[in-house]
Amino acid sequence: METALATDIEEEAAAPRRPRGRPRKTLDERDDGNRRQELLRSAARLFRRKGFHATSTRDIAAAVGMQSGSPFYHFKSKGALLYAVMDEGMRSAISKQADALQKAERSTQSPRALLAVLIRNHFDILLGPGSDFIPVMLYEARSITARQRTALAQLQSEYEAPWAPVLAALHASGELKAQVKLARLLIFGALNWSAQWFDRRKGASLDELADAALALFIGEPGK
Amino acid sequence: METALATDIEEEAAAPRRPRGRPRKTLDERDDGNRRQELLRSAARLFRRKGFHATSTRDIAAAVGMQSGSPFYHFKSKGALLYAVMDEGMRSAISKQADALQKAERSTQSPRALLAVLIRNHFDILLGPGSDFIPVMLYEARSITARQRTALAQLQSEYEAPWAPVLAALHASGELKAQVKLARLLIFGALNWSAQWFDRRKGASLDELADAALALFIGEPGK
DNA sequence: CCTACCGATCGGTAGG
DNA sequence: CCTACCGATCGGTAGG
Repeated sequence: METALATDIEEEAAAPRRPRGRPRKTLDERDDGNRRQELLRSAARLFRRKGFHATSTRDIAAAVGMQSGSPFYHFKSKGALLYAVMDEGMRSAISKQADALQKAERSTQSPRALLAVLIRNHFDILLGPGSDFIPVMLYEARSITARQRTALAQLQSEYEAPWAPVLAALHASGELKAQVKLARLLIFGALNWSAQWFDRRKGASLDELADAALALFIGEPGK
Repeated sequence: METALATDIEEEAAAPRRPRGRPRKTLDERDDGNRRQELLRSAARLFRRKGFHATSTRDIAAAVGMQSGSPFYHFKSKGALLYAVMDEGMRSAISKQADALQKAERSTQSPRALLAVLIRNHFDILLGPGSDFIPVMLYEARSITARQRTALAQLQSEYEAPWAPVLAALHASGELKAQVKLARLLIFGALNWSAQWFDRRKGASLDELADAALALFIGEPGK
């Protein structure tokens, strides 16, 4: 056993091992947070593009310039990394949706206008720049454990909560023809599926998409 | 080019090796067709449940009572098996849709009624008994080659073709409010997503689902 | 976080 | 189709 490797470089005993390039600030919770975020982002991108099982932890490590074993310093398993992507995606989505709603509610209470905001925001979360987290959550559900799925379902309920009263109001007013429960499922399907075909570089914009969806579900404003 | 392959049937020199349990009828194209179909069905089921990469060829072999190497007697690779599932799924879907349309068109030409038929049939293909092929095609697109994707896109166009005139007519009559192109994408999304949440054993029936979808997209009949 | 690893699994094949 | 395989890859870990 060769221990010690010569207290290298800068001072003292319990110094951080190998401070190679990046500085280490405060280690909240147990790790940097910087590198961890990079891993999350790269993992989300790769999981989305190639799928969870088709992505190796080596791929992810390479994407952030680490060695093959290093991701396991930040996450105890590949599955934990996947779950972290989904969890962060949902929390971010919930937060963004709350912001959008709060802002909108200052100027209107119209269910139609609120649905427009919810839909537009949903497309943004799903298709906007840097948004791989939610698609991964949507399309890799098979790859997490039942326990994790249950935990995520909680967050999903939280995300969907604001939709219910809006859809109920639109149904009551006759603008939404289908029954609320199935309408919600079908609407989310229409929106979520866009992650499969939408291309940011061509075709419709997110605004146009949101307009089309609104028109499809509840027709024209004046009507 | 080896044509002919030994006038088949049982008897003679080039007799089938090891006729263990099942009889071998005529070998059209190069193999049994019986066992091949079983492999396809089991593969579809497993690919759908666990995903392509999470399913091993050993899993598939075991599901039909074969040894681990035997699937490769019927398919030259795991990828070829996946593609065969998708291809068969699409051809079957196209055929079923044509039947449904032909039957419906004998009694009506109403775009609304035709859309109802298309939607109802789509749910059947997607969620009906024994329908794992189309979900696999929808959710494993990342796992096939670009060339295969192109070939499948051809079949998908063929499947979608009958929808276009129906949606165009509904748009012209004002029943469908969104522009046709985006409406088609959003509608397929709403339908296809149901493969993620629909449970044959509880909740709505396929008929109720189809009714709800129709109501969502183009409102009530009388309207 | 890097350096070496290891055990397990997997797709695929030769040869009958 | 079965029997034996093989090479490659992969998730993960010890130890510093």
